[in-house]
Amino acid sequence: MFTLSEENYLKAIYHLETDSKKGISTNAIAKSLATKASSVTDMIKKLSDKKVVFYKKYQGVTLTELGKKTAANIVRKHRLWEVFLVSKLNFSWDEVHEVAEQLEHIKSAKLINQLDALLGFPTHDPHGDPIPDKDGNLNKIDKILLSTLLKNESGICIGVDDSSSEFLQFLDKKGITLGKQITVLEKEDFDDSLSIEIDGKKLSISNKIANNLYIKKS
Amino acid sequence: MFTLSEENYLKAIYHLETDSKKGISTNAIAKSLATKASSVTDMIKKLSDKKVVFYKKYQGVTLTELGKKTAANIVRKHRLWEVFLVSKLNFSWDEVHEVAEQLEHIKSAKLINQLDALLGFPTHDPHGDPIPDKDGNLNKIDKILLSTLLKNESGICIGVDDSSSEFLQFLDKKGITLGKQITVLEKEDFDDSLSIEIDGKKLSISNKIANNLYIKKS
DNA sequence: TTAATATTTTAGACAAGACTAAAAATTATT
DNA sequence: AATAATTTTTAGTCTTGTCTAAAATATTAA
Repeated sequence: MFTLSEENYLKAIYHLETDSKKGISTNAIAKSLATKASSVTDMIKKLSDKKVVFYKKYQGVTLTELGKKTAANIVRKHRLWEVFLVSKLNFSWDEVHEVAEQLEHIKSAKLINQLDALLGFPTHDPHGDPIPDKDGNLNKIDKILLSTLLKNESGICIGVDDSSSEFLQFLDKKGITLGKQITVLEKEDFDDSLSIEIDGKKLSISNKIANNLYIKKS
Repeated sequence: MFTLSEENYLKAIYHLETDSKKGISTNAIAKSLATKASSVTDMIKKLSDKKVVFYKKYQGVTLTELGKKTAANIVRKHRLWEVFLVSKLNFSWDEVHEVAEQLEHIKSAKLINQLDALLGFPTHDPHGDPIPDKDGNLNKIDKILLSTLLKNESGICIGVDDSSSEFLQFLDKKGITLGKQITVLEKEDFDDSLSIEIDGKKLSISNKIANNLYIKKS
């Protein structure tokens, strides 16, 4: 069993590992958790004792298999709760993170499995990030930007890049929400704007918008 | 803002106050939280500094209005989460407590209000306990006078209306105390007196007594 | 009204987690 | 390679919440 602090460290290291592949530096962890390098050193020792990280002085940190699984499970919980907040409790995409940061630490396997079922076993959270499965494996079906879809291709809206409330409100106004099917009717060469179909209606979308919307091909 | 520990102390005092009305002893709190009296003394000082309890050395503790509201809000969250677990996630009534103990500490007003709406604004949790409203007020409907019980109905003694010491001493002498199960065997029409069973013994009770004893139907 | 008993508070200690300042190790620069 | 700059670790301190043991206060009994 892990303390709240330990869980937050594991999650931070997990995220840092996904975009660096090398051992993670004490400083990088400190920065990502808004704490001090000395505090990180202290905690790393505890995590090492618990066999969730490999640690050698001055070398940087790597998650063990157990560590990866543990961290992925926290991320899984975080992202499932985000889906819950948006799809069941009418939270907007930019309000969910703070609350999910708390909910991710609730301990109950049954709770999470039942939540998963209630939500229809979602594969992505409202920001388009994939939800790890029970064993910590990530669904490799990558999210792509709407702007990379070709003419006549279609996909399902799974998230946003820019999650400012102006952008989200704009999407709401246009009727573009999570799970909606989008088909590209035309791509204009001169300004890279798109003509799309959503809910049977035709819409014109600027390139800026298309570069901020994540799609899962269908 | 309150720490997890502070919230648990507030909740414990809140529950103890509902069935004792007097100042709560350090020992009673320690017992209910499975901790030591000295730890309670320490925490009570902090809670007193934060204006949620009245505290005088060796006197016992009482919640302030602020303290009551804060505690009621935690209880509200606990009971709403219990309803959620049973009605949306197929938990059985005896599995919910442990998880609700964690969920009750999540901080987000919107979360709780939306959850309340999702559940259809329930008034009672799966154990039949009333859910405090947003202002911390309890629905008191389930507390009834012994005189309103019908023949062969039974309930648990939860309090008195007249709390004069003569009355309380009278009750003590008769063996009628908080928590005792009472069954109505007969109701006499001519003087509205009752024949009741308590602890396997048969007792005769005047209407005056029956009008001053609060019962929770069971 | 003392003496015995029970309760409550104080005093001192400890573990978790974090911080500052200084030392040690590594990396970069000349 | 030697020095400078950076990163990481150590050492010592602080806060929160807890504990044990002892002292202070209240309550009960003789």
